[in-house]
Amino acid sequence: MSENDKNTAEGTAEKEVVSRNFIEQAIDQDLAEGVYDTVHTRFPPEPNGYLHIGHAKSILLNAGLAREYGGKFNLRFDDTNPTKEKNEFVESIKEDVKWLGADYEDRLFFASDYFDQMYEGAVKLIKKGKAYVSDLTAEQMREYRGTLTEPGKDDPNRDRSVEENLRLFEEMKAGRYADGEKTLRAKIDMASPNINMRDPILYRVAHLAHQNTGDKWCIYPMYDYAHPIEDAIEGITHSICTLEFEDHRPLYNWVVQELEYPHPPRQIEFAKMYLTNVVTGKRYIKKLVEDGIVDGWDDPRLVSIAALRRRGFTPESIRMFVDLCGVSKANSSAEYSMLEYCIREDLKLKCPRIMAAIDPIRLVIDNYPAGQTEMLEIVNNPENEALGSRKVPFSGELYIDREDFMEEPPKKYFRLFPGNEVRLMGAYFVKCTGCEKDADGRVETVHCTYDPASRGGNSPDGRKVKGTIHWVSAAEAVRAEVRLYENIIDEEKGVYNEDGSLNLNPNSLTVMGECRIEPSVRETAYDRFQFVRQGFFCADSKDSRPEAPVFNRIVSLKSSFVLPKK
RNA sequence: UGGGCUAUCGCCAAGCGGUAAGGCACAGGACUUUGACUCCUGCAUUCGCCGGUUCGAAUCCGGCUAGCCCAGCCA
Repeated sequence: MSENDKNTAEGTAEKEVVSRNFIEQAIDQDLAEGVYDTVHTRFPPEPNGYLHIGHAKSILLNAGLAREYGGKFNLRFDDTNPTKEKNEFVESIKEDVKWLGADYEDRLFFASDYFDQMYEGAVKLIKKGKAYVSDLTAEQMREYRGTLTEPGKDDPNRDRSVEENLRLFEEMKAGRYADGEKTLRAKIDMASPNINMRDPILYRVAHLAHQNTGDKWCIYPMYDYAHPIEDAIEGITHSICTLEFEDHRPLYNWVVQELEYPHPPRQIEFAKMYLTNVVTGKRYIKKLVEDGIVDGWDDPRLVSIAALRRRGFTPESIRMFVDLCGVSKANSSAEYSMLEYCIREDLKLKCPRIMAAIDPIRLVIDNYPAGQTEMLEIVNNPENEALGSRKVPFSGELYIDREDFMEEPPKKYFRLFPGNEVRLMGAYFVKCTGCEKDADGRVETVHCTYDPASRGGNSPDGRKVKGTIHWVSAAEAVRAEVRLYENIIDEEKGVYNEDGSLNLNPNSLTVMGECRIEPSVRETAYDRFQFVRQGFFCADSKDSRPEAPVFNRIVSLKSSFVLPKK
């Protein structure tokens, strides 16, 4: 090892001391102080909608912590409110969590499976004098609660006897009362500056069938009461949630303490992740779907997990993105370009690089032997030899992309224009001789001559060309539809219109219906490709068929090329 | 205006009293059979503001400002 190598190795080693986020620091301390001796986390979604990129952070954070500390990770549906929950969502959430690579093994749970224990806990609280049945209506409840600046007033039923509370609660469970007629409240402090502690409701009456427990229950526990119990039952050590629950932590701790769980879990809150230029609000997406602006909740322009998957994002790229964003308590919004970086980085070496003319025009090589076709061997990924090579047909009649030819080019344009020579990637040098246009003046066909000596893309005389363009042999080309996407929102132009509606980007979807792709796209084992010079693409899982392929552009390649104004 | 939380580069984010990591983005340059990739280079004399403590402060103390969250029988 040379002196230089040593320095490099040491330098690398130093850099590998990655700083830990505040949650890891808290866990380290808990472990060091013996508060816990294992780490057990969970992702607890309510099955009331589809998961999106924001949820991915929570899922991956929790699963990642469990893996990092050699602990366990649970998936638990927090289904304590039957008015909002549907079985359809538990299926989609399970699928998304698995796709992201968060492994909950056989630990799939439902909060509703603990309803009996929650009921027993409530009875225990009543017996301890820590909970009581209230007759207050929702409106009265609000009046008694006070405001942010004024303390609340005691509930008239606050001092009911234990016996009466027990009887009333039993009757609530038995279905004796109508929805809203009675509630079970915790007896804490109506004057607390923390409104969550002003005798919060523990149970409400709701005569509704539940997706899991059917009509066994007509009383359902509230989140603040149920969640700590769910965590405690499952042996969760670190209950990680988002910032808006910070104010609920004292109540969380009250519940586990009053119920005397021997190893109470610890709640830690982190800031949600937001992404620029996307729509995550359920109401807005619902409207986009209803108005037919997007093609369902998995439209590739959306950032639900299903949409990202359909667009062609990989779980690895989402994980990279979440890691890159980090974890903190500061509200923040990551730029979309960071996500783009991650998917390009992930796909760069994985995908074969093939050629496609997305907006094709004909290129005729006038001096190429008529009727001849030759097979050229082209390497699939110059940066990854393991991907091997393929044979690509070449002939005198090709397709190239419209933007690779200009009759009157501006300065610094080094693609095809009359008199200019470029390289057809992996094939030959060609020199442009002119073009033909249709009645509207649109270029239809470009003519050129080729240099037979430049086979493979280099001229033996050593002359250089500035431009290299991609091509597809016309006779063998696969016809396909290609969908190009842009962000559905451009934050620089404003997210909302004056009437509160979304200021949508009218160019978020461009459908190119007449694309020509080299035939290897059919024979390959890969499901994602780089179309050389254009970006990364994948077949659309919903609309693509073997006889009529449809490709989504996952992300474009970066480009510093801008057509100068003439 | 009660309570809780946050504030370090355009965007994320380290930093935990010893003199501002890293990534994304951006800008130059080298290389190039992708105007890509890769590789160089540049990018906070300063940490929301004002005071104080200290030999020394982004880090400690006091005051202020700004933003986010809480008054569902939602989660």
